[in-house]
Amino acid sequence: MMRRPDTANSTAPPSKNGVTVHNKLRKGLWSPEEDDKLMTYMMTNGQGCWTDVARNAGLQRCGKSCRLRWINYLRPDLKRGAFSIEEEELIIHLHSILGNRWSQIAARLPGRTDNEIKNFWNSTIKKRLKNSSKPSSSTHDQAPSDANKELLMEDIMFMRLNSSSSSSSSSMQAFTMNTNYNLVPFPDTISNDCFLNNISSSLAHDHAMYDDANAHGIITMGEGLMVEEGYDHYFVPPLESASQEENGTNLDYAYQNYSRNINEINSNMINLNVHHDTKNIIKGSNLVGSHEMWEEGHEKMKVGEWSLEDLIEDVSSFPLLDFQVE
DNA sequence: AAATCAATCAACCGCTAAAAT
DNA sequence: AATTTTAGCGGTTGATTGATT
Repeated sequence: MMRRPDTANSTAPPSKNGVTVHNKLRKGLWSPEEDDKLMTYMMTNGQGCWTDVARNAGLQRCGKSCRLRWINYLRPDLKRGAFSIEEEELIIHLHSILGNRWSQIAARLPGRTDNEIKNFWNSTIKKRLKNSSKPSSSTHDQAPSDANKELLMEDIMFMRLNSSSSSSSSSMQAFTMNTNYNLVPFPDTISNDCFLNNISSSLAHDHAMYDDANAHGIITMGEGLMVEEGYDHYFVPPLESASQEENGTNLDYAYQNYSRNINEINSNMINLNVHHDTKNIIKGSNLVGSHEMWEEGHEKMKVGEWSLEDLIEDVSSFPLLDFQVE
């Protein structure tokens, strides 16, 4: 399914339909070399002006293209692989309320991009909902029911509490699980130099450590990849499978591993009892802390009183939704 | 075996809003 | 205050690939 990048190397002039274009910027699929350049640049310099990134990273790309590539593919906190059932349900719920506001929906699905959610919707969900004789939740110009809003809230909380690519705020830590695994809080912004440098320096050890850990079958908090300094500790558990298809540079490989590990934490979280415990906490309306903090600035509205506008406006202020890149 | 169709999804485009100059 | 630049969004395209004829 992967399209092959332009066969020309990264310094060659761009072409479309075999016709050379007369500006010097490349378009189309990204080559592994270009990915390397962008990744390396982002890891060492962090996020800045995208036209500067394009220029300084030695890429014959416009800033817009670099931004897109980073956001949708290279970002280390991205989930990969198919959407889970939970995610799918949440997408449907959110779409019933938010409509085609893909970025708003993505903001509530940690590690997922607006683009992939949009693609997923257009290629899969839309069709499925169409076939099922219940178009109710698929039309966005319809007012959501109170029940839907309740479900939405519940799902949002659930997803957040089970998310690893989340905030480093202490409110999340309160829900850390009592297992060998710990949450891996991401810093508030991935542009943070410290964080990127830490990751960078750790990547070299990444591969070997996981192979070793997998060989032993078990890993505890004392093993695996630890990233510290400046933030809490970030623990990256072992890969569940060492099946690494395709080649790629070491950088690619390490980063893929990193992303995959993040995903594994997510699935680990779900595999534990967290799922039900968390839901019970929420259902018992005993959820304090973040939720109430959030309500403070919002005149303590009841769920049934939420409006679409509230939902949209509050994305950035919702305390459990702060994983978004600033 | 070849041609056609359909699905997927990475990347583009045009636009708007926000930020910078 | 006006203009330019940048970031971000959603719609759309089209290359690739797998399924079907």
